[in-house]
Amino acid sequence: MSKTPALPASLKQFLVKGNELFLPGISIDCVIFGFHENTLKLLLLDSAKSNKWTLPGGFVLKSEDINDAAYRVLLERTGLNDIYLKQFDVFGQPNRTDASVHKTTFEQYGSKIPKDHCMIQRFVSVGYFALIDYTNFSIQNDPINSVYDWKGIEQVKHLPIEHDHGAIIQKALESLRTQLAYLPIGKNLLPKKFTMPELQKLYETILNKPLDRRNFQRKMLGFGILNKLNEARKGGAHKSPFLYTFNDKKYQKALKEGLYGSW
Amino acid sequence: MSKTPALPASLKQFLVKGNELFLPGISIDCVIFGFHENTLKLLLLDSAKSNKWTLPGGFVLKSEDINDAAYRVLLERTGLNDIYLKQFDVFGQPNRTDASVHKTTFEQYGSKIPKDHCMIQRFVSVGYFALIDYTNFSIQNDPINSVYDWKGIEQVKHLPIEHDHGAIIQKALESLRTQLAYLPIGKNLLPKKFTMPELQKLYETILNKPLDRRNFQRKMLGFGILNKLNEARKGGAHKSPFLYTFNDKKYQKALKEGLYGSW
DNA sequence: TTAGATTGTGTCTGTGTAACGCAATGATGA
DNA sequence: TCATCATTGCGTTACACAGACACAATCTAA
Repeated sequence: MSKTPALPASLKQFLVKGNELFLPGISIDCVIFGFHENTLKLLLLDSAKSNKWTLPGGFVLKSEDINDAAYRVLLERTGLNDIYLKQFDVFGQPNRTDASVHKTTFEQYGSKIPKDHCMIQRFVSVGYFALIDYTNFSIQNDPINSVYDWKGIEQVKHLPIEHDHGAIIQKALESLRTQLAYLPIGKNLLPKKFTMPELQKLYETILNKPLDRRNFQRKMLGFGILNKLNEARKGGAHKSPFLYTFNDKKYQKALKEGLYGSW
Repeated sequence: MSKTPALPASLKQFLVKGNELFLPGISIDCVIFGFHENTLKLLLLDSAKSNKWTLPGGFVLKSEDINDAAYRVLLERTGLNDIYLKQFDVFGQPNRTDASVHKTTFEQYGSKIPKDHCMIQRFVSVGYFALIDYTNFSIQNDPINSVYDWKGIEQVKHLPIEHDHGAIIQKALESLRTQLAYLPIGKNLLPKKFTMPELQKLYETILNKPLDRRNFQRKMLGFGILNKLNEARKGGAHKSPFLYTFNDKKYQKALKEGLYGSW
């Protein structure tokens, strides 16, 4: 896993033309959420040398909308396309990043960063969170950090995290919780077909508290955003639960008003 | 009002040392809300030459936290201190600002901007909104734009607004509305002592819909965040309403959970 | 003194939430 | 094969709260 590849094209371009191509002082960090085995998970990259985990991030082209940049960064670093992305906060502490990390990254490839390069400067980072379907996910190796892994949100607290990315993750989680009623979490974090218990577990893990099975079902059905299928999830050790899909139109409409309720 | 003052110290410093002192490519814009005569108002500055209204804004010092910068900018440009400020969004479209405006500003003072000055570059702006007590407000003249005024939020739509500040204002309003349950709007937008009808009018204007007098009172009292005083607001043409203050401790605590309810 | 508008307080009703019961299902193991 | 057992599907009851409205009390102006 820890080979020493040639300097990737994107990195080389950044090294040589960084000052010319990118906006100075601004970066983007993506907190990527997935849901698997009743756990909310984060996609983290291992910045090999420092042995710390980082968020996939990048920079903004000089004439690029910052939201477009976020989608591009996500695509370039994970291969993920057509993903739900939402800006949630800005991180602007003066010493939030450790410039030496960038040096280490480039030294991996035997390259050095020019002293006047904008990369060495302070960065204000715009945080985005992404919601993706874990089951339908396959990452192509990140061009910068070859190792990636999913980590449970509880587990993350005990991992070494690069820069202030730990704080960014916590803030992302907080935003996810407080904006829950307005976010298409079900649609984006679950597979196309899912069961009511699965949907419930998703809400329970995000809210970090148990919910009553029967009330949850009544409430969800009450929103009128689900299509009940004539199939059941076979193979479990117990009664087979029905499968559902989202009624996209009604889901979108309901989210605008917010999925009202005292979660 | 439209005298031609000498180049203010802050502007001169920015002109000469801008590239050295400030982070390039990042600016701050403040949407300042006040409440007066049953209307939600915005504090706008008149950028004299272009005859358009702008938000008070500024830049971030190279070793300054971006939140600190927001407080500093607010203080420098309005004299306001110790104000509730909250970051609400980032505006990163490539052509969101019109660089010629800056030129005009400096030409007012007979100065020119060097061609390589960071001010001419594209800016990503971080939006903050401020909540202030209109009745306890007195502004010192802004060093850059001498004319300021409060404008009702309905009125703003029909005014000429500089850059994308119109969109920023709309987004600030939207954030104010959706986060209503978590924001100390009463505490910050009203005078220390206030009546129940005044508090209700505040909520009504922010939500842009009428609320039932009796239900509103019952609900508000139910939160247990108000102290009922043994005074009444005299002088009105009708029955004197009681005065209230906030119980700060309980208010803070209640806001963390959110003032639950179907506003 | 009265009229008129506004405020303080109380009541009723429908809806939604919380809490819990019970039968049906499906794999497992005796 | 059949009993066991966790899980799912569907239902019921009690209670809190929101919405709608009634009525008395208060204050100023005419």
